Amino acid sequence: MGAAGSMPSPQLLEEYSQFFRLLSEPARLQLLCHLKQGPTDVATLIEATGFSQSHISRQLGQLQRAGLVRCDRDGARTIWQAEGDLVDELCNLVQSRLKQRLESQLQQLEAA
Amino acid sequence: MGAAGSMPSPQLLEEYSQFFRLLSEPARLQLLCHLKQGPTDVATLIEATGFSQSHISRQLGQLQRAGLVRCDRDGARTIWQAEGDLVDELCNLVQSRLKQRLESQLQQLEAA
DNA sequence: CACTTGTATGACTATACGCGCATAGCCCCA
DNA sequence: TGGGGCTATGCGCGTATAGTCATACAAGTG
Repeated sequence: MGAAGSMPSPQLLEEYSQFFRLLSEPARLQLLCHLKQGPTDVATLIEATGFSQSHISRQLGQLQRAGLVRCDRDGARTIWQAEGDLVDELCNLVQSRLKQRLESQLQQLEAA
Repeated sequence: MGAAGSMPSPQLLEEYSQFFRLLSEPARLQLLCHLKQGPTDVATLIEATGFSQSHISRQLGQLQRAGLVRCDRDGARTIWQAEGDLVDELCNLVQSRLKQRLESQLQQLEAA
């Protein structure tokens, strides 16, 4: 998505959207945030989030296929951890945008 | 979503996810890309994308509420344009990640 | 080998949402 | 002021997917 003049191919748009779709679910973002605190086992995630075991398993599976988390087996347990900090960077960008928008809305109220 | 130790509030997670959901639809990304080329009227968007007028109207409405596009009226026509380059930055980050993953997969194939 | 614990998955429901069609609202112009 | 293009919206359909329950599977333990 260059400055101006290069339309991404439909395939690339599809890949972008699939990636963003992963982050479009609060449950997955929440899991990612927990894993960002450090490697965690599933029981802890269940307790922290209140989600069912099967739900967590599915969501982690999706995140794993996208390469956002990885898991190491500790016997029967599975220890999950976040991989890379792409999501942090994305969230930070979005956060700054949200902040910026609220500030401008605030100014508009003050000006009125 | 700081380095390690600060869990975002549920509300913030919800806002993040809502924002990412906007970008999780190829149609919306496509419209954003077109508008990045410069201000465009709806007829042009219809011709360029093949979407129905109602569909385009709805998607642009969502993008507008998020502050990603704005519109100026030219009589009865509406001229739309992208606002800010947040989406570019996000896509660039994702693209570099996708590239990186493909490269590592490639290396793994070569090593086998 | 049973038995317990921990994880992944098939079947299912409910809900959200992408789309298009038809139409109502809006704005300009003769 | 009525008529014709442009845009927004109510409605319906189909599909995708979040979330749960039950269950199969893996792995350690007596």
